[in-house]
Amino acid sequence: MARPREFDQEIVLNQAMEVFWRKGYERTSIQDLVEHTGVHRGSLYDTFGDKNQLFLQCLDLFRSKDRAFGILEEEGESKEVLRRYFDRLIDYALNDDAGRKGCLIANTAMEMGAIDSSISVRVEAFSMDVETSFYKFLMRAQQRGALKKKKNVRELARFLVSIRYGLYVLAKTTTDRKVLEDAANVAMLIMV
Amino acid sequence: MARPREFDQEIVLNQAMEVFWRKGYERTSIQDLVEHTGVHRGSLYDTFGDKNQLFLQCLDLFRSKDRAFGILEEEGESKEVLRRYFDRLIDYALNDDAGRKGCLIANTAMEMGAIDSSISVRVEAFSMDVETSFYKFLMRAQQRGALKKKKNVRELARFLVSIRYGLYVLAKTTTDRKVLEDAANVAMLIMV
DNA sequence: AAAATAGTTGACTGATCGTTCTTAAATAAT
DNA sequence: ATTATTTAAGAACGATCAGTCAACTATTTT
Repeated sequence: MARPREFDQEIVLNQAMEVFWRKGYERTSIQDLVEHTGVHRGSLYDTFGDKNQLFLQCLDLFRSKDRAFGILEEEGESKEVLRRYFDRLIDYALNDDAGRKGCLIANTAMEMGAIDSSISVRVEAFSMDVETSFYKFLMRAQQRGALKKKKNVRELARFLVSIRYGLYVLAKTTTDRKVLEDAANVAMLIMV
Repeated sequence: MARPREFDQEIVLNQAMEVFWRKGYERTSIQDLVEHTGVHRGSLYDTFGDKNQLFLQCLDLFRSKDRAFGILEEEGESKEVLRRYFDRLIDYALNDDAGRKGCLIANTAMEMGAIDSSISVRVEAFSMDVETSFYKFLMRAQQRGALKKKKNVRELARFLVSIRYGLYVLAKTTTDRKVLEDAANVAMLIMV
C-alpha cells in the first residue's frame, strides 16, 4: 500500500452506522455520510463499496458490537438481572441524547422487510442472536431454580424477543416512560 | 364543480395507502402512486396536496379503517377471544398474499420516529387507540371474572400493545410461524 | 532520484426525485 | 350556443440522488 489512508476505517464505519441507525437506509444520502464522516465520497466508495455494501457492513458491525446482552450474563438474582436489562433498554430507547434511534436491526427489518435477501439474512441472524441470549439466560435461571422446571424455555425466549422489539416500537410512539415500564413489568411475571 | 372527477377519491386514497403501507414513505415515489392508482400526478396534487399531505390522509384512513380490534369485542371466553386475536394477527402478518406489510402505524413510527410532529401525533393517537381497545377488553374480562380483580388492567393493556408491536416486528425477521406462536402463547398467560 | 502504487479530491454523469405549469377537455351555468 | 369553472394530461422545472473518473498527492519500492 503506497499512500496510507487518512482515516480510520473502523471509526468511519461506526460513524456511518450511526447515521443509518438514526435516519434509516433510504433517508441517508451519500452526502450525509460524507458530512458525518468527513471522508470524501470517492474514498467511501473505494473503501466500502457502494451504499448497499456499506450498509451491510454497518449491519455486521452492529451485530458484533451490541453488548446489551452482556447484562444477562451478569451475576445476581435472575429476576433482578432481567429487570436491569429492561431498565437499561428503556433508558436507552427513550434517551434523547442517544437519539432515540431504537435498534438498528429492528429499524432495518421494518424498513427493508423481505426486500433484499442479503439484508434479511442479517436481520434473521441478529434476531436469532437475541433469542439465543435470552435462551441461555433462561436456562441458567432454570438450573438455578429461579424458573420452574416445566417452563418451556424456547417459548419464553421468543416471548422476550417479542417484548424487546415491542418496547423499541413503543419508544417511537410515546415518550412516556411509564408506558414502557408497565409493559416490562407484566413481562417480568414470566420469571416465576 | 364544472368537470367531474374521473376517479373515486376514497378508492384512490386506499390504493395510495396500500403503497405507503407496503413500501414506506421514503421508498414510495409519486410515480409509484401514479402507477398504482392510475391517476395523473397533477390530479393527485390537486386532490390530496403534496406527498406529505397525502401520506397524512393515508394515516388517518388507516386509523379509521383498522377493525382488527373488532375481534376483541366478539362473544366468547376471554382467553379464547384473545387467542383468536393473536391468531388472526399472526396469520395476517405472515401472509404473503397480504404482502407481509405489518402495521402501517408501526412501520411509520419506526421510519419517521419523532421527525415530523404531524406524523408523531397520529402515531401516538393510533397507539392510544390500540391501548384503549385492549383496556376495554380486559375490563370486560375482569368484570366477567376471567381476570383476577387485583390485576392492573392499564399495565396489562400496555403489555399487550407491546406484544402486538413485537409480533409485527418478529414477522419481518422470520417466516417461521412457530416463533410468533410461541411468543403469543406466553403472552396469553396473563389471562388468569 | 525515479518509478510504481495507492489514496484523495473536485467535477461531473445520467437518473430520479417532488412539484408546477400550460394547454386541452368536460361539465355547469348563463 | 356561449361562457365560466373544474379536472385531466403532457411536458418541463430545479434539486438531489447514487455513482464515476481523471488529475493530483503522498508514500513505498526500485
